[in-house]
Amino acid sequence: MNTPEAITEDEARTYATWFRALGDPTRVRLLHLLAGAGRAMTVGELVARVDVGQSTVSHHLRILAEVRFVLAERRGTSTLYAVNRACLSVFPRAVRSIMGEEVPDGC
Amino acid sequence: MNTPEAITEDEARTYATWFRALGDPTRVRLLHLLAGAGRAMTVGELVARVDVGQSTVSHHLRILAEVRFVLAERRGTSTLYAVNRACLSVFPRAVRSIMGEEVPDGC
DNA sequence: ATCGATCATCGACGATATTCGATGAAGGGA
DNA sequence: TCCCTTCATCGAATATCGTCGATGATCGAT
Repeated sequence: MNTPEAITEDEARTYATWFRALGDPTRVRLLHLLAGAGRAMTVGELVARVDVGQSTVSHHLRILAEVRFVLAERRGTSTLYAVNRACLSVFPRAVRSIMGEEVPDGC
Repeated sequence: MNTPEAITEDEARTYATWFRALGDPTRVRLLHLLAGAGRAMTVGELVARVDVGQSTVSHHLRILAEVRFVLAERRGTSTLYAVNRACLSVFPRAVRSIMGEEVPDGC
């Protein structure tokens, strides 16, 4: 046999969606800011640290929330966003599933 | 201090490029096919296992090769593509760099 | 030298993504 | 109640992406 643990089309689509969620520099930076802060942050705080407008930040946060990389909670008139560390483990797992075995280090 | 190990704009762009390279279902599938085969494959073999045309496969392979996820070698009239397992470790490393610490399991 | 096979590249098209400004919805304070 | 702050959503403009068919380049075989 050649592909004992083959992935389905649906799995390929799901994995691609996860990877694409971090396929934008602004989203990478937003996630990094949330992780570095170690606490939930409001949209306004994030807007102040990124070089795009408020509506754009909202848009990117929505994409990150759709794949559960961040969690949102409305608190009064503002919204708190926090990184969902558990969900970030999808990347090592997805790579393992795609590659079949463990991935060595270096490059 | 708030962000001890901050990432630069360039790093954010680089990480985003890596993630985007796997942000398409066809590319995920191509990488999976190469990894499952355990050997180099020609473009024709890959075209036969994917539901897109030959030029599209060539296009995706080029994107995967640009980030060094696969390696290309011309052999006579055909081109052999092989997965570069070492380079796939960029994902765990990129996630660690973005998140700062290790990422727990589950989600 | 000619032909066929294999793959890369080109040009084009539709679809999707990114960004902005403006507007809308909802809550808190005076 | 009225206004201000905060954020999400809308509409539009621009850019990028994915796909195809056709063409071009390269190599091997006849």
